[in-house]
Amino acid sequence: MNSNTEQSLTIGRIARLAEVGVDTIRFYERRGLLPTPQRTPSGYRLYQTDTVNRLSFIRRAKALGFSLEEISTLLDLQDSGGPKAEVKAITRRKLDAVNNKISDLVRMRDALSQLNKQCSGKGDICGCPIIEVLSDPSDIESADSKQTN
Amino acid sequence: MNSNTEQSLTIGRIARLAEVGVDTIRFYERRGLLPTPQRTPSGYRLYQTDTVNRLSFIRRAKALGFSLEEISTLLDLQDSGGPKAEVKAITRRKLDAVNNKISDLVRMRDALSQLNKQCSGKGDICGCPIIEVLSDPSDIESADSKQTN
DNA sequence: CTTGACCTTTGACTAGGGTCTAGGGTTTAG
DNA sequence: CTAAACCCTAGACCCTAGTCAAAGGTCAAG
Repeated sequence: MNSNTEQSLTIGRIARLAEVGVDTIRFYERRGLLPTPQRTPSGYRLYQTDTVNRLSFIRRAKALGFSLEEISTLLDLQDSGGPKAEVKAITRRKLDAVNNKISDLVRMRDALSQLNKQCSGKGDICGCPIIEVLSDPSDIESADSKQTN
Repeated sequence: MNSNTEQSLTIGRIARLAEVGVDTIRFYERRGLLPTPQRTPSGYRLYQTDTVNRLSFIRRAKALGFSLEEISTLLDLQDSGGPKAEVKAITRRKLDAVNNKISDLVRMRDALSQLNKQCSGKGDICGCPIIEVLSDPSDIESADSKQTN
Protein backbone atom coordinates (compact mmCIF):
# COMPACT_ATOMS: atom_id res chain seq x y z
CA MET A 1 0.00 0.00 0.00
CA ASN A 2 1.84 3.03 1.27
CA SER A 3 5.55 2.66 0.77
CA ASN A 4 7.09 5.16 3.15
CA THR A 5 5.95 8.58 4.46
CA GLU A 6 3.78 7.67 7.49
CA GLN A 7 2.74 4.08 7.88
CA SER A 8 -0.80 3.04 8.54
CA LEU A 9 -1.55 0.09 10.76
CA THR A 10 -4.54 -2.18 10.94
CA ILE A 11 -6.48 -2.42 14.14
CA GLY A 12 -4.85 -5.71 15.12
CA ARG A 13 -1.35 -4.30 14.83
CA ILE A 14 -2.12 -1.14 16.73
CA ALA A 15 -3.84 -3.24 19.38
CA ARG A 16 -0.74 -5.36 19.84
CA LEU A 17 1.48 -2.31 19.99
CA ALA A 18 -0.70 -0.63 22.58
CA GLU A 19 -1.44 -3.87 24.44
CA VAL A 20 -5.17 -3.54 24.32
CA GLY A 21 -7.82 -5.66 22.61
CA VAL A 22 -9.18 -4.82 19.17
CA ASP A 23 -12.67 -4.71 20.65
CA THR A 24 -11.46 -2.17 23.15
CA ILE A 25 -10.23 0.07 20.38
CA ARG A 26 -13.53 -0.10 18.54
CA PHE A 27 -15.26 0.54 21.86
CA TYR A 28 -13.14 3.63 22.49
CA GLU A 29 -13.94 4.85 19.02
CA ARG A 30 -17.66 4.55 19.71
CA ARG A 31 -17.13 6.40 22.97
CA GLY A 32 -15.37 9.24 21.22
CA LEU A 33 -11.96 8.65 22.78
CA LEU A 34 -10.48 7.89 19.41
CA PRO A 35 -11.23 9.80 16.22
CA THR A 36 -12.94 7.88 13.44
CA PRO A 37 -10.03 6.41 11.54
CA GLN A 38 -9.38 6.27 7.85
CA ARG A 39 -10.44 3.17 6.03
CA THR A 40 -9.06 1.06 3.24
CA PRO A 41 -11.35 0.66 0.22
CA SER A 42 -12.49 -2.63 1.73
CA GLY A 43 -13.40 -0.97 4.99
CA TYR A 44 -10.47 -1.85 7.25
CA ARG A 45 -9.56 0.80 9.79
CA LEU A 46 -6.17 2.39 9.34
CA TYR A 47 -4.30 4.02 12.18
CA GLN A 48 -1.28 6.22 12.36
CA THR A 49 1.39 5.11 14.79
CA ASP A 50 0.66 8.02 17.11
CA THR A 51 -2.61 6.35 17.99
CA VAL A 52 -0.50 4.15 20.23
CA ASN A 53 0.32 7.25 22.25
CA ARG A 54 -3.32 8.09 22.58
CA LEU A 55 -4.10 4.60 23.78
CA SER A 56 -1.25 4.83 26.27
CA PHE A 57 -2.63 8.14 27.48
CA ILE A 58 -5.92 6.40 28.11
CA ARG A 59 -4.26 3.54 29.96
CA ARG A 60 -2.31 5.86 32.22
CA ALA A 61 -5.30 8.06 32.94
CA LYS A 62 -7.31 4.97 33.84
CA ALA A 63 -4.52 3.92 36.18
CA LEU A 64 -4.92 7.28 37.89
CA GLY A 65 -8.59 6.56 38.39
CA PHE A 66 -10.11 8.70 35.67
CA SER A 67 -13.29 7.41 34.08
CA LEU A 68 -13.54 7.07 30.33
CA GLU A 69 -15.76 10.11 30.26
CA GLU A 70 -13.20 12.19 32.11
CA ILE A 71 -10.48 10.87 29.87
CA SER A 72 -12.55 11.87 26.89
CA THR A 73 -12.74 15.41 28.23
CA LEU A 74 -9.04 15.45 28.92
CA LEU A 75 -8.30 14.30 25.39
CA ASP A 76 -10.62 16.93 23.95
CA LEU A 77 -8.84 19.59 25.94
CA GLN A 78 -5.54 18.31 24.70
CA ASP A 79 -6.75 18.24 21.12
CA SER A 80 -8.28 21.68 21.22
CA GLY A 81 -5.65 23.37 23.35
CA GLY A 82 -8.26 24.25 25.95
CA PRO A 83 -7.50 26.03 29.22
CA LYS A 84 -5.16 24.49 31.74
CA ALA A 85 -7.60 25.49 34.47
CA GLU A 86 -10.06 22.94 33.26
CA VAL A 87 -7.54 20.13 33.31
CA LYS A 88 -6.58 21.15 36.79
CA ALA A 89 -10.20 21.22 37.92
CA ILE A 90 -10.74 17.68 36.68
CA THR A 91 -7.61 16.53 38.44
CA ARG A 92 -8.65 18.32 41.60
CA ARG A 93 -12.09 16.69 41.57
CA LYS A 94 -10.56 13.31 41.03
CA LEU A 95 -8.14 13.93 43.87
CA ASP A 96 -11.00 14.77 46.20
CA ALA A 97 -12.91 11.68 45.15
CA VAL A 98 -9.88 9.49 45.70
CA ASN A 99 -9.35 11.00 49.13
CA ASN A 100 -12.94 10.33 50.07
CA LYS A 101 -12.67 6.77 48.92
CA ILE A 102 -9.53 6.35 50.96
CA SER A 103 -11.26 7.63 54.08
CA ASP A 104 -14.11 5.19 53.61
CA LEU A 105 -11.76 2.31 53.12
CA VAL A 106 -9.62 3.26 56.09
CA ARG A 107 -12.69 3.23 58.27
CA MET A 108 -13.60 -0.19 56.95
CA ARG A 109 -10.09 -1.40 57.46
CA ASP A 110 -9.99 -0.26 61.05
CA ALA A 111 -13.23 -2.03 61.85
CA LEU A 112 -12.17 -5.19 60.05
CA SER A 113 -8.76 -5.24 61.59
CA GLN A 114 -10.17 -4.85 65.05
CA LEU A 115 -12.60 -7.69 64.47
CA ASN A 116 -9.88 -9.81 63.02
CA LYS A 117 -7.68 -9.26 66.06
CA GLN A 118 -10.51 -10.05 68.42
CA CYS A 119 -11.53 -13.32 66.85
CA SER A 120 -9.56 -16.31 68.04
CA GLY A 121 -10.42 -18.29 64.91
CA LYS A 122 -10.82 -21.39 67.06
CA GLY A 123 -13.87 -23.45 67.83
CA ASP A 124 -17.34 -23.03 66.55
CA ILE A 125 -19.16 -19.88 65.79
CA CYS A 126 -20.79 -19.24 69.14
CA GLY A 127 -19.52 -16.02 70.53
CA CYS A 128 -17.58 -15.09 67.41
CA PRO A 129 -17.03 -11.35 67.76
CA ILE A 130 -17.31 -10.79 64.05
CA ILE A 131 -20.74 -12.39 63.85
CA GLU A 132 -21.76 -10.66 67.03
CA VAL A 133 -20.86 -7.23 65.80
CA LEU A 134 -22.72 -7.85 62.59
CA SER A 135 -25.70 -9.08 64.53
CA ASP A 136 -25.73 -6.20 66.95
CA PRO A 137 -23.59 -3.17 66.38
CA SER A 138 -24.13 -1.65 69.80
CA ASP A 139 -20.65 -2.75 70.80
CA ILE A 140 -18.83 -1.73 67.68
CA GLU A 141 -17.31 1.33 69.36
CA SER A 142 -16.53 -0.38 72.63
CA ALA A 143 -15.29 -3.44 70.85
CA ASP A 144 -11.77 -3.01 72.14
CA SER A 145 -12.94 -3.69 75.68
CA LYS A 146 -13.85 -7.23 74.75
CA GLN A 147 -11.35 -10.00 74.42
CA THR A 148 -13.66 -12.80 73.45
CA ASN A 149 -12.65 -16.16 72.10
CA MET B 1 -54.14 -9.92 62.66
CA ASN B 2 -52.33 -12.12 65.12
CA SER B 3 -52.90 -11.10 68.71
CA ASN B 4 -49.83 -12.23 70.56
CA THR B 5 -47.47 -15.30 70.31
CA GLU B 6 -45.05 -14.44 67.47
CA GLN B 7 -46.32 -11.98 64.99
CA SER B 8 -45.87 -12.37 61.25
CA LEU B 9 -45.28 -9.33 59.13
CA THR B 10 -45.88 -8.66 55.50
CA ILE B 11 -42.99 -7.68 53.29
CA GLY B 12 -43.90 -4.00 53.38
CA ARG B 13 -43.86 -3.86 57.16
CA ILE B 14 -40.61 -5.72 57.51
CA ALA B 15 -39.11 -3.50 54.83
CA ARG B 16 -40.08 -0.38 56.76
CA LEU B 17 -38.73 -1.82 60.00
CA ALA B 18 -35.42 -2.74 58.42
CA GLU B 19 -35.29 0.41 56.30
CA VAL B 20 -34.80 -1.38 53.01
CA GLY B 21 -36.99 -1.60 49.93
CA VAL B 22 -39.42 -4.44 49.37
CA ASP B 23 -37.70 -5.19 46.09
CA THR B 24 -34.44 -5.52 47.94
CA ILE B 25 -35.94 -8.13 50.24
CA ARG B 26 -37.24 -10.18 47.35
CA PHE B 27 -33.85 -9.78 45.68
CA TYR B 28 -32.07 -11.06 48.79
CA GLU B 29 -34.43 -13.99 48.90
CA ARG B 30 -33.56 -14.91 45.32
CA ARG B 31 -29.90 -14.62 46.20
CA GLY B 32 -30.30 -16.94 49.12
CA LEU B 33 -29.56 -14.38 51.83
CA LEU B 34 -33.03 -14.80 53.22
CA PRO B 35 -34.80 -18.13 53.61
CA THR B 36 -37.93 -18.64 51.57
CA PRO B 37 -40.62 -17.25 53.82
CA GLN B 38 -43.95 -18.68 54.76
CA ARG B 39 -46.91 -17.57 52.73
CA THR B 40 -50.51 -16.74 53.44
CA PRO B 41 -53.07 -18.78 51.51
CA SER B 42 -53.22 -15.95 49.01
CA GLY B 43 -49.46 -16.00 48.50
CA TYR B 44 -48.29 -13.06 50.60
CA ARG B 45 -44.90 -13.52 52.20
CA LEU B 46 -44.90 -13.65 55.99
CA TYR B 47 -41.85 -12.79 58.04
CA GLN B 48 -40.97 -13.21 61.68
CA THR B 49 -39.69 -10.11 63.42
CA ASP B 50 -36.19 -11.56 63.68
CA THR B 51 -35.88 -11.14 59.94
CA VAL B 52 -35.21 -7.50 60.74
CA ASN B 53 -32.05 -8.62 62.52
CA ARG B 54 -30.98 -10.59 59.51
CA LEU B 55 -31.52 -7.58 57.27
CA SER B 56 -29.55 -5.41 59.67
CA PHE B 57 -26.77 -7.96 59.64
CA ILE B 58 -26.66 -7.64 55.88
CA ARG B 59 -26.61 -3.86 56.02
CA ARG B 60 -23.76 -3.77 58.50
CA ALA B 61 -21.75 -6.35 56.60
CA LYS B 62 -22.18 -4.32 53.43
CA ALA B 63 -20.92 -1.27 55.26
CA LEU B 64 -17.77 -3.23 56.07
CA GLY B 65 -17.31 -3.91 52.39
CA PHE B 66 -18.51 -7.50 52.16
CA SER B 67 -20.18 -8.52 48.92
CA LEU B 68 -23.58 -10.16 48.98
CA GLU B 69 -21.95 -13.46 48.17
CA GLU B 70 -19.63 -13.16 51.14
CA ILE B 71 -22.51 -12.11 53.34
CA SER B 72 -24.41 -15.13 52.18
CA THR B 73 -21.54 -17.35 53.32
CA LEU B 74 -21.34 -15.55 56.63
CA LEU B 75 -25.04 -16.05 57.19
CA ASP B 76 -24.79 -19.71 56.30
CA LEU B 77 -22.01 -20.13 58.83
CA GLN B 78 -24.09 -18.37 61.40
CA ASP B 79 -27.11 -20.52 60.64
CA SER B 80 -25.21 -23.78 60.66
CA GLY B 81 -22.88 -22.99 63.55
CA GLY B 82 -19.87 -23.47 61.28
CA PRO B 83 -16.28 -22.99 62.39
CA LYS B 84 -15.09 -19.65 63.61
CA ALA B 85 -11.94 -20.12 61.56
CA GLU B 86 -13.91 -19.71 58.38
CA VAL B 87 -15.50 -16.49 59.51
CA LYS B 88 -12.08 -15.22 60.43
CA ALA B 89 -10.65 -16.25 57.07
CA ILE B 90 -13.35 -14.32 55.23
CA THR B 91 -12.69 -11.28 57.36
CA ARG B 92 -8.96 -11.64 56.84
CA ARG B 93 -9.38 -11.84 53.06
CA LYS B 94 -11.60 -8.80 53.08
CA LEU B 95 -9.10 -6.95 55.22
CA ASP B 96 -6.32 -7.78 52.77
CA ALA B 97 -8.44 -6.70 49.84
CA VAL B 98 -9.29 -3.42 51.53
CA ASN B 99 -5.65 -2.82 52.34
CA ASN B 100 -4.65 -3.45 48.74
CA LYS B 101 -7.28 -1.06 47.51
CA ILE B 102 -6.06 1.56 49.94
CA SER B 103 -2.49 1.18 48.67
CA ASP B 104 -3.63 1.57 45.10
CA LEU B 105 -5.62 4.65 45.94
CA VAL B 106 -2.84 6.18 47.97
CA ARG B 107 -0.52 5.76 45.02
CA MET B 108 -3.11 7.41 42.80
CA ARG B 109 -3.62 10.17 45.29
CA ASP B 110 0.09 10.89 45.50
CA ALA B 111 0.40 11.06 41.75
CA LEU B 112 -2.67 13.24 41.41
CA SER B 113 -1.69 15.53 44.22
CA GLN B 114 1.76 16.01 42.77
CA LEU B 115 0.29 16.82 39.38
CA ASN B 116 -2.22 19.15 40.93
CA LYS B 117 0.50 21.03 42.78
CA GLN B 118 2.64 21.31 39.68
CA CYS B 119 -0.06 22.69 37.44
CA SER B 120 -0.43 26.44 37.55
CA GLY B 121 -3.98 26.28 36.29
CA LYS B 122 -3.34 29.37 34.22
CA GLY B 123 -3.10 29.82 30.51
CA ASP B 124 -3.69 27.31 27.80
CA ILE B 125 -2.83 23.71 27.81
CA CYS B 126 0.64 23.81 26.33
CA GLY B 127 3.07 22.52 28.86
CA CYS B 128 0.40 21.38 31.30
CA PRO B 129 2.20 18.89 33.51
CA ILE B 130 -0.89 16.76 33.89
CA ILE B 131 -1.34 16.29 30.18
CA GLU B 132 2.37 15.79 29.78
CA VAL B 133 2.55 13.06 32.32
CA LEU B 134 -0.36 11.30 30.72
CA SER B 135 1.25 11.65 27.32
CA ASP B 136 4.62 10.43 28.47
CA PRO B 137 5.03 8.81 31.83
CA SER B 138 8.81 8.71 31.78
CA ASP B 139 8.96 11.19 34.64
CA ILE B 140 6.60 9.56 37.09
CA GLU B 141 7.30 6.44 39.10
CA SER B 142 4.91 3.97 37.48
CA ALA B 143 1.47 4.79 38.77
CA ASP B 144 0.37 1.65 36.97
CA SER B 145 -1.67 -0.65 39.11
CA LYS B 146 -4.91 -2.49 39.14
CA GLN B 147 -8.18 -0.83 38.44
CA THR B 148 -9.97 0.37 41.49
CA ASN B 149 -13.51 1.36 42.09
C1' DC C 1 -69.18 -2.19 46.45
C1' DT C 2 -65.48 0.60 45.70
C1' DT C 3 -61.30 2.74 46.59
C1' DG C 4 -56.71 2.64 47.72
C1' DA C 5 -52.99 0.46 49.75
C1' DC C 6 -50.80 -3.48 49.58
C1' DC C 7 -49.15 -7.82 47.57
C1' DT C 8 -47.74 -11.18 43.50
C1' DT C 9 -44.76 -12.42 39.27
C1' DT C 10 -41.78 -11.81 35.29
C1' DG C 11 -38.72 -9.33 33.04
C1' DA C 12 -36.28 -5.23 31.71
C1' DC C 13 -33.18 -1.56 33.06
C1' DT C 14 -29.27 1.14 35.41
C1' DA C 15 -23.82 2.22 35.30
C1' DG C 16 -18.87 1.14 33.70
C1' DG C 17 -15.81 -0.95 30.87
C1' DG C 18 -15.46 -3.80 28.19
C1' DT C 19 -15.81 -8.98 25.93
C1' DC C 20 -17.85 -12.20 22.85
C1' DT C 21 -20.71 -14.11 19.08
C1' DA C 22 -22.67 -14.78 14.61
C1' DG C 23 -22.28 -14.29 10.02
C1' DG C 24 -20.08 -12.46 6.85
C1' DG C 25 -15.77 -10.22 3.66
C1' DT C 26 -10.44 -9.64 2.84
C1' DT C 27 -5.70 -10.50 2.69
C1' DT C 28 -1.64 -13.16 2.71
C1' DA C 29 1.49 -17.22 2.94
C1' DG C 30 2.43 -21.56 1.00
C1' DC D 1 -5.95 -22.06 -5.08
C1' DT D 2 -6.78 -22.62 -0.46
C1' DA D 3 -6.52 -22.13 4.33
C1' DA D 4 -5.33 -19.28 8.02
C1' DA D 5 -5.39 -15.11 9.86
C1' DC D 6 -7.32 -11.03 9.77
C1' DC D 7 -11.11 -7.56 9.39
C1' DC D 8 -16.21 -5.79 9.39
C1' DT D 9 -21.00 -4.99 11.75
C1' DA D 10 -24.76 -5.35 15.03
C1' DG D 11 -26.03 -6.79 18.95
C1' DA D 12 -25.91 -9.77 23.15
C1' DC D 13 -23.62 -10.66 27.36
C1' DC D 14 -20.62 -10.21 31.81
C1' DC D 15 -20.49 -8.25 36.69
C1' DT D 16 -22.94 -5.93 41.16
C1' DA D 17 -26.70 -4.57 43.78
C1' DG D 18 -30.45 -3.44 43.17
C1' DT D 19 -34.75 -0.54 41.02
C1' DC D 20 -38.79 -0.02 38.18
C1' DA D 21 -42.80 -1.24 35.44
C1' DA D 22 -46.67 -3.89 33.86
C1' DA D 23 -50.48 -6.49 34.79
C1' DG D 24 -52.87 -8.49 37.91
C1' DG D 25 -54.67 -10.44 42.84
C1' DT D 26 -55.94 -9.29 47.93
C1' DC D 27 -57.42 -6.89 51.85
C1' DA D 28 -59.38 -3.37 55.07
C1' DA D 29 -62.07 0.82 55.53
C1' DG D 30 -66.05 3.47 54.51
